[in-house]
Order: sequence, then C-alpha cells, then structure tokens
Amino acid sequence: MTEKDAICQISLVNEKKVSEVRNALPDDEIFSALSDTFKAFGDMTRVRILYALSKSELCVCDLSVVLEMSVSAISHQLRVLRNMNLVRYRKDGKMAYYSLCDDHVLDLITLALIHVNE
Amino acid sequence: MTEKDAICQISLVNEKKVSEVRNALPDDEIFSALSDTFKAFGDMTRVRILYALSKSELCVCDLSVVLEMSVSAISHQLRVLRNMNLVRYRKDGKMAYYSLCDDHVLDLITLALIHVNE
DNA sequence: TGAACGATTGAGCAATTGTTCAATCGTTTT
DNA sequence: AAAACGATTGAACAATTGCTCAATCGTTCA
Repeated sequence: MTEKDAICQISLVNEKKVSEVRNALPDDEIFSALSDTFKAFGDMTRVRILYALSKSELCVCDLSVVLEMSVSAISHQLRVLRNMNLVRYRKDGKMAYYSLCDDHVLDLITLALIHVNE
Repeated sequence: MTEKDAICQISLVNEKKVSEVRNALPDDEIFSALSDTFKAFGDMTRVRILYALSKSELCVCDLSVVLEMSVSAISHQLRVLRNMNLVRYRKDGKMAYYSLCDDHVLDLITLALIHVNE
C-alpha cells in the first residue's frame, strides 16, 4: 500500500469525482487573492468603515467620530483597505477624504447581509 | 474646549454629515455577524473547501485528497464553516458528506472573484 | 467481540492580527 | 519661522488563528 493511498482507501471509489473537483479548482494565487479580499471585510472595524463610506465620502477624522475609535486605529485599517483596492482617497490640504473604490464593495456587503439575515 | 471637540475641530463643520452617517449605521450585532461571515471566507483553506463543495458533495477524506491537507485540518475548518451555517453534512455510515448550505455561498465567492479580477 | 476506518476533538504551538502609544510628516495659519 | 492640526507610521503587546499531534468516538466488517 503506497503512502498516498494510505491517506484514505475509500478515495479510490471516488477517484473520478475527486479528480474532477481537483481539476476545477483555480490556482492558489486566485484563492490567495480571494481570501485576502474576504479577510479585508472580515473585521468589524473595517466593514464598518466600508459601510460608512458607502453612505458618504469621509475624512479620517470624521470616521473616527462616526465609529468612536482613535484616528490612529482608523488610519491603520484604512491602509489595509487601500492596499486591497477597496477604498481610495483624495487629499485636500491637511485632510484626506476617503471613499469606496467601486460598487462591488457595497454589493459584497449587501449580499453578505442577506445571508446574515437568513 | 470640551473633550469630544478636542478629537477634531473640523468635525463641527461636517457635523451634519457625520450624524447622518452615524444614524445610517446598523447595530454592532449586525456588523459582528457580518464580519464573522466574511471571516469564514477569509482563509485560503476554508474558501477552497467552499469552492470545492460548490462543484460536488464530498466527504472529509476526499476533501483532504483534493486540497492535499490532513483530515484533521480539514475537519477543524469544516467545523468553523458548519458553525457559520455555510456548509451542512449528512452521515452515511462512517462517512460524512459535506455540501454547501445554500446558493448565497457560491454567489459571494463569484462576486468576490469579479473584484479580484479587477 | 475486536480490529479497522472515517471523522471529530482538545492541547499546544507558531504565526498573524488589531489596538495603543509615541513620534513624525505635510499643510495651513498666525 | 513657529505653532497647530490632520494624518500616517512603527514598535510593542495582547488576543486570535490555523495547523499538528495524539487521543477518542461511532460505525462497519471479519
């Protein structure tokens, strides 16, 4: 009995199904980008930021008031969202006004909310 | 100057906008459930499991072959997905056959894939 | 009944994550 | 030029996470 088979004898029965599914799986790079995207939404602070920005463009300071969190904490999370291309910003003097990158962001939240509400 | 104002003087200018956005925010419980849902998708192993199950119902053993991971690791993650009501399973003798709970799961992945592919 | 097997579980751990705090940057204002 | 302010950043720390390993459960089969 080879090492691979030792993992699961039954798998030979499902060999066809297993290889079909295996072939249908995208590359790891796709899944990595995919899970990173979900990870960006997978934090209460970040998803609240995104939701707030879907209502209005806001500066860091306003966001900290809206979410009742420190400016630093907000700024750290905005950087994560920026790196994931979920939010963009424009500078106006000392201020940085943030908004959502595109409509997909709100679409994802809306769709997930449907699942949350069973 | 009061403590609240000290956070950000400019916020007085945006007072209306800030209160509007603040009022539009759902409760923390909603955001908690929302971020927990995204968190479930926000791991490469779990999102690969979900994608695989969207192609076919699979037992734990087959999943471990498809994803080339230990049965234990898969089982741990399946529990997380089960707790989030993303997957369900039926027992048949020794085997446990897992499948997706509903179509929303694949919908979310599909929508996120669109964003990943710019 | 007892051995084999698919699956689950808990402890332990290395790695990652989210916040605070303090320092700093760039712009505006005096 | 100096002070004030919005914003960003890095270090540090506590908390969480995902895996491995070993033990165990429930079912099947000899």
